[in-house]
Amino acid sequence: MKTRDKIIQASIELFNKQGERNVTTNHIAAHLNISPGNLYYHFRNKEDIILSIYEEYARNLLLDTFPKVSPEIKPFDAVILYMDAVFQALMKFRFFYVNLPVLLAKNPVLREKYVEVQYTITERLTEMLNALRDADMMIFDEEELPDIVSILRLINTFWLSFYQTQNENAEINDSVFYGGVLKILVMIRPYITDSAMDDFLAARKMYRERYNEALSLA
Amino acid sequence: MKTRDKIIQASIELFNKQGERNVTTNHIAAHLNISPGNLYYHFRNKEDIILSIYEEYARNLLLDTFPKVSPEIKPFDAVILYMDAVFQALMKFRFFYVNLPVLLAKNPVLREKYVEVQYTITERLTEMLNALRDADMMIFDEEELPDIVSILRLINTFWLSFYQTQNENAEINDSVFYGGVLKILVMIRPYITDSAMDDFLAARKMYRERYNEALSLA
DNA sequence: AATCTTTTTGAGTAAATACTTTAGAACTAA
DNA sequence: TTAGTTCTAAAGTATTTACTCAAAAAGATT
Repeated sequence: MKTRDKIIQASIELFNKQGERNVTTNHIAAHLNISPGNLYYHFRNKEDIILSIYEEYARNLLLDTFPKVSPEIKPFDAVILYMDAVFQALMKFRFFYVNLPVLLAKNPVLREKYVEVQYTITERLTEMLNALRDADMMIFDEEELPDIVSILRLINTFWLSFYQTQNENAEINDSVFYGGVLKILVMIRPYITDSAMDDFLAARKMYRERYNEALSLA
Repeated sequence: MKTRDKIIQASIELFNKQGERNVTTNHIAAHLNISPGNLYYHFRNKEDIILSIYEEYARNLLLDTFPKVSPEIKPFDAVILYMDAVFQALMKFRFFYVNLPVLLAKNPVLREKYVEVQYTITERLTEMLNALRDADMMIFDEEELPDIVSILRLINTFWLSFYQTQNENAEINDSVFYGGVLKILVMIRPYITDSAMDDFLAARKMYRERYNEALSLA
């Protein structure tokens, strides 16, 4: 692996474990047994590392794995895939989401890229819910849709932060992931039509089982 | 005003304006034209200041203004009062909520007090929703209630953070507050019974008007 | 082998930061 | 008035932190 990539991987690891604030460029270099000068040969500064992490990894994870609405994919599966993509990014780059407002305030370029991704997510999520409505699986007022999408994004974005405020040094494992998915399901349940309710309850049952399983393994 | 109080007030102001991370004890002292030594006479360190802000101000704002369920207060008004208390605290101590996971991770005593307050809020909010259900104004599965309460707290806690990630250097005014209230109303609408829907829609209408008014003033 | 380019080292620095210490001023109560 | 207590100033210091730079090592090209 190239030094540049090693720096990025080590940074993600250390940031997640110790918090971005507590990890200095010198720490990262020491962790990799390279010199600070070497690190600064590859990155202009610490912000540049964070920006690169988002730009080269998180951004792509979010956008590429996002399911497109298409005839081949059933609407409900699309939602499942969506949750997978979002929560996966959330777990892998948790240092980022746990400190989101501070990091974005400090780095306008990062904010710009973040807002751009969020805009795309909003669009795709809206398409997705509209597809579910067209398939008579969900029902909601047209005027409510933007707010529902907003709340779903809010839950996604801050689920891990919320979890961490409640649970002291709790290990981050799959149960946290499934716990987040279950919250999303609670949120959308009232909008599920009778005809789709069986499908919905089956999906919820599956995630509850996975949640309990992950809990017992931890 | 005593020096100790001046330090607390100035800290709240500077933390909110510039972010806790960017405000040092020396900055606070300089802002007040006192010496660093003076500041350290009143507080052991910066964490001690943050802890005192939460303990002496935010905590009490949250707990004291929280409406108790009582025969004199109509259930729906209780929810309105609840939202007022929570969002008011959110605005006044926004530096705290915008950086919540990091601050709590760094300071276990703070976390303990925070979790304690959250526990009380969960209890009161549960009482409140139960009262609304008993008054036939809301309907929900008993098993769903804890999750609904959780999501409401999540929206409350991170509404401002979410807002800030979306809107660059946007001024924090009343429209942000009302925007948060409206999100809460979207969240609970599906659980409102037919008999209470008129009351609910009237409340929503009022908050929408206030929201638009605050927006046009900004 | 010689030359050029890329990568890496490691010692080093300037600035920032959290915090200390000593001494004296101001207030308080007998 | 005096003795005790509380408060404040001023001048620090030890550490951390982000970042630099000259020179050497490693790699590529001809």
